[in-house]
Amino acid sequence: MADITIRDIAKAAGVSTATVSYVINGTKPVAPERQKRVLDVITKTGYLPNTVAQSLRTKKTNTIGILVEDILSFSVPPIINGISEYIENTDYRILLNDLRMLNSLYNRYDQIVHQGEKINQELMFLVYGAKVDAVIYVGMFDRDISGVIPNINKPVIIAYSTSEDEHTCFVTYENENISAEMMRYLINAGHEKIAVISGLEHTPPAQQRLRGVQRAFEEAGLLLDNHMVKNGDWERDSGYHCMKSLLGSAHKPTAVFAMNDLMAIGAMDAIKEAGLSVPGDISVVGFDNRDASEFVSPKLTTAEIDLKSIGYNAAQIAVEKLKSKNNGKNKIIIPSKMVLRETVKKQSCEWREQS
Amino acid sequence: MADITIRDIAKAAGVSTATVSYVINGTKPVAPERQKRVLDVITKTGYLPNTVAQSLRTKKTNTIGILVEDILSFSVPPIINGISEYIENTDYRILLNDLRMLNSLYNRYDQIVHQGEKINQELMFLVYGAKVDAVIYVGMFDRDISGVIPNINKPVIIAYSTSEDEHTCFVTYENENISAEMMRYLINAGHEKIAVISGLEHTPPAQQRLRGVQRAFEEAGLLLDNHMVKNGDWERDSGYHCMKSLLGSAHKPTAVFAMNDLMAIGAMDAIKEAGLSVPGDISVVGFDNRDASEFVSPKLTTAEIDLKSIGYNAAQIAVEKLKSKNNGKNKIIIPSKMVLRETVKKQSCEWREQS
DNA sequence: AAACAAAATCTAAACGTTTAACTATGTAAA
DNA sequence: TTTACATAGTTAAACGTTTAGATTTTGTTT
Repeated sequence: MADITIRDIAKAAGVSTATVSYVINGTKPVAPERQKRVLDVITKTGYLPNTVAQSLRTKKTNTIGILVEDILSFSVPPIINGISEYIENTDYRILLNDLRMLNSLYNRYDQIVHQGEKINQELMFLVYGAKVDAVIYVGMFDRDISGVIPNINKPVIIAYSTSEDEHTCFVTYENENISAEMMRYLINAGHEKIAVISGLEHTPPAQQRLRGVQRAFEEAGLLLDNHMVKNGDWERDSGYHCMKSLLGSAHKPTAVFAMNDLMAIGAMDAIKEAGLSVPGDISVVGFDNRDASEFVSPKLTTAEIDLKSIGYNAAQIAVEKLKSKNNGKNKIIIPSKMVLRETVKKQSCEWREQS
Repeated sequence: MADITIRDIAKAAGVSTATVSYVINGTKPVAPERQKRVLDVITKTGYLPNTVAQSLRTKKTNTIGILVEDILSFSVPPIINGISEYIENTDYRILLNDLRMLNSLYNRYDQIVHQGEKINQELMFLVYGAKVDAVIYVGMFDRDISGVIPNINKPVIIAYSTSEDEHTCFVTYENENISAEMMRYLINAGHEKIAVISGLEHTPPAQQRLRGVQRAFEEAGLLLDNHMVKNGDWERDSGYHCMKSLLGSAHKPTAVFAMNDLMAIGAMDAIKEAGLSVPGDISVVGFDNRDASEFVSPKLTTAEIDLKSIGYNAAQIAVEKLKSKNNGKNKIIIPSKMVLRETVKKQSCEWREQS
């Protein structure tokens, strides 16, 4: 079953190898009886064309390289899942290359930005060494990685991260609108003293999310007091400390928007530690909808990034580009959505509204 | 950079293609000056050998296929991470194929056992279609999948799952000893009325873990009362219901061993709902050390499977087999270890021991 | 200097496909 | 009847390597 070649099939069917090839690929018409004869031999012998030889001849590997920064990052497996789902119905395969960056990082976000050399090198390897037709680069943070992608003559799609380079394609997710939406949700629930626990403030998602917050505040005619914005570093601990400092300040918030679930959970730790209740005394919302948000108690209200769609779309663009059905500059931003759970309470101030 | 061939290098260096090949692969001695000349041209031009052509000629793809049941399963990414880590220092690549089984399953464990046909088909595709040199099959449950792996003439290593077929290699993890160890830990903490919330009782891990529990009980001269063993189905809900039924029974346990973290967390839900405290009134231990166990409150004491090692070892075996440095039947069982957190309390019965 | 052996290098076939260019066959138009 | 022209099929060259086996070069021994 393994070592049958097209010549064996041709001989057994009494035709030339070209005819067999035409039958297999449907590239040229073949008389029905001969077609059947060839097909019969193929099924009888279980022949499968040698893809390596095909690739050599056609200069196409039918393989898409996926370069992931770290498969252990929570956002990466769902993205790969989305890619797989799209790819499954094509004749492409996936070559996976894991940079395993988490292993080599202390402060995860800040250092990762400077890993350009390694990324560049692995990408060149994928394209010119492993001979993939296209590359999907799966970042682990939402950030601009334009400086890091080498200029190659094959499609490169960035997933999750973004690129400010005009010609680079990416598929990322929405931050600003969803943040505004969450704020509106808190405001509509009667909250006015809302605090924000930000991620590292110089990072794109932190900036975009803050912009969303500000927009919602403006729309509601509220003012976002600077004392109500604390800067964390995306980790649980920082959420805890930011919240502690908020609790110790002059005007305590009645609601907190932490820019990711980890910090939100840290904030909940601090609130509980202070003997207060979530959401009884303070409402909390996070961002990411990580598994943890369902296991923490009470369950965390948060925002969900449609990671699977990011992967699916990236794969689709890659394949379309390979089939020349798409030569635009694709810059896709997948909408995020709220997932309502148990950490937000309606602020009981109806008497005010009725007055 | 992309389309330079070995012939171009040969011409530029004034040697034959054979000599260039010998220099690149070190397969035959080449005079130092010529060697340098060739190397210079290669670095100057950035030439990279065409791996497709190499594969066609040598009949080796230097690619290991990974067939995963579902990349979304919590155990899979760390296994891939381990595989990557080993592979990184070899000249092999990874072709990933995700069966995405979770998507198509209602009751996850029971149905997955019957997915044999799809597995078989994808494996054949990987080996004979995609032309990989070896396959690592990454299961999502610890179970015997021997019936499902077709007989092919290339190395197949099973990771996480196992095989009862004598000739199949696998790398899995330890259940029985670690379960006994956890029991001993509870017993040493003074617990005697210990309940067990089992996973689906006909599954290998449930059976092995129960055996460990029984062993520890016997060693301690205790008897495991049948009423103290409840059968769950690995999901959170079932842990909750099992615990409720335990709490409503005649002799309430002072400690519970849930056979995975999800059920342990469900049990904690029930305990808290009953107005009791963990671990104040009832101690709880889980299994898997999933992320959730750090986010639940109090943090869950549990057992950790060394998933990364499973992947690492599987990759190592695969590569060794490809280099003919290993032709044994590898059946590796990676030890698991306890991770102590906050859900177990020493039972205050010192007065009894002192009496 | 000749004869031989060893080492270095080269030539060309092979790996298994695809496909351009050619040939053979049948059909319609002149 | 010839000519033109689709249509179906074949031949053989490529794709870019590796590697036997042939050949040349170098070194050693007489």
